[in-house]
Amino acid sequence: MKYWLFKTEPNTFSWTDLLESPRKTAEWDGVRNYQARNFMMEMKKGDLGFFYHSATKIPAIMGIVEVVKEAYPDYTQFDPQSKYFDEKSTQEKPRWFMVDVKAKREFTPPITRDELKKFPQLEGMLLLKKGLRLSVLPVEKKHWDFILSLRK
DNA sequence: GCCAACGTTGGC
DNA sequence: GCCAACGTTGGC
Repeated sequence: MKYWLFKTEPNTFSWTDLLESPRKTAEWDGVRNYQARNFMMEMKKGDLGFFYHSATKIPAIMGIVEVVKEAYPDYTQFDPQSKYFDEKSTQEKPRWFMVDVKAKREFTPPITRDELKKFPQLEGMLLLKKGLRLSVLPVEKKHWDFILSLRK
């Protein structure tokens, strides 16, 4: 089992939006970066991930999600009306994939980026690296466990 | 709102 | 296949 981090701008899709979705489950559509896509293709049902708010006043990990459906073609790439439309992608050879995630647990309060930065245990964590723009990231088990220990 | 860091594009 | 130019991300 692996651990991940799903990054989203709350303006676009927030933790609350996820909780209000049917069965607290959402399609992680719109990823248009090859590295992030490849990570999603590695995901297995039952893998867990942090749900992270970026590009907002208080960037923070809001909670934990579970991968409930493994990678399948992101249909927004075929929809000319969608802003995620990709004219170079075909049904036969889809270029972009997505997974489904379900809310499992909420952190109260959320674990802010400022809080995370205080801990030497989290040095080297991808999320905290400057300039890292991937919307889907792997999280090392040691970092995962440490962060969980912050909210028993 | 600024700007550093990064991925992508396209000319050659 | 290199790399400059460009657009975007995202912390601050």
